[in-house]
Amino acid sequence: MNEEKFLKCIVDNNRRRILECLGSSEKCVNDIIELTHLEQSLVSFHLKSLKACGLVKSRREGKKIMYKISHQGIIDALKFIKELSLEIKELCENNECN
Amino acid sequence: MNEEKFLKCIVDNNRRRILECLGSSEKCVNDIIELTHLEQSLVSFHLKSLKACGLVKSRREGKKIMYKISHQGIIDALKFIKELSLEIKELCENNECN
DNA sequence: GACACATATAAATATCAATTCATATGTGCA
DNA sequence: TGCACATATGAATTGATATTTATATGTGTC
Repeated sequence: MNEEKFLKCIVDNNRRRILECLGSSEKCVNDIIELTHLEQSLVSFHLKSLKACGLVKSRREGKKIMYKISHQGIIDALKFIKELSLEIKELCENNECN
Repeated sequence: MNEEKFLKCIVDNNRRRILECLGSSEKCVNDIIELTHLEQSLVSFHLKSLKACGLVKSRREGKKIMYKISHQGIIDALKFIKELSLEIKELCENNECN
């Protein structure tokens, strides 16, 4: 049940926001907090679970801890899913989903 | 928040199993019950949510109701995700996820 | 119309995960 | 060593969703 772990990780809205933040470049926790406007402890919590699933990597740099995406495929997957769900939405709007 | 609806739908193990059943061909509820060994009411419940998200279509055929995937992309997405999570797993096993 | 089959729905319960709030840990610097 | 900054952790609460059990609805056939 590997995909399940992955899906459980990306199903959360805030975790996807964090991944998208990290999509462009490596960032420290504080950067993510400012970009997302989420509670510090909540960001930490989600980063921990993203890391446990292998979706992000981290390294210390002085006082800060830097996070980045572990695999470009993750960003691709999010894009794929975004496009697909748009297509499905259109299907439904044209009543082709009955 | 469209992708969220989609992801919430496919994050569930049993719903993914149902989608995979339907991947090869259209099936009636009873077929799905037999293939998945899930409770009848549970299958109905999940089919309803899959349909609400536009992931499956249905039509009546006599006493039976036939279900099928609404969009080939759904199967592709599941495949994509399966492969990606394998790759990520390997990353972690090689300790490239720190 | 009564019955059997196929599926859906509703209510109750169980399970699980996100959020909040308070506190702890680790690091660099005066 | 003591302080400030950066991040992590733990406990409590809340909220959402899956599952079970029982019952209802719809359809064809005799």
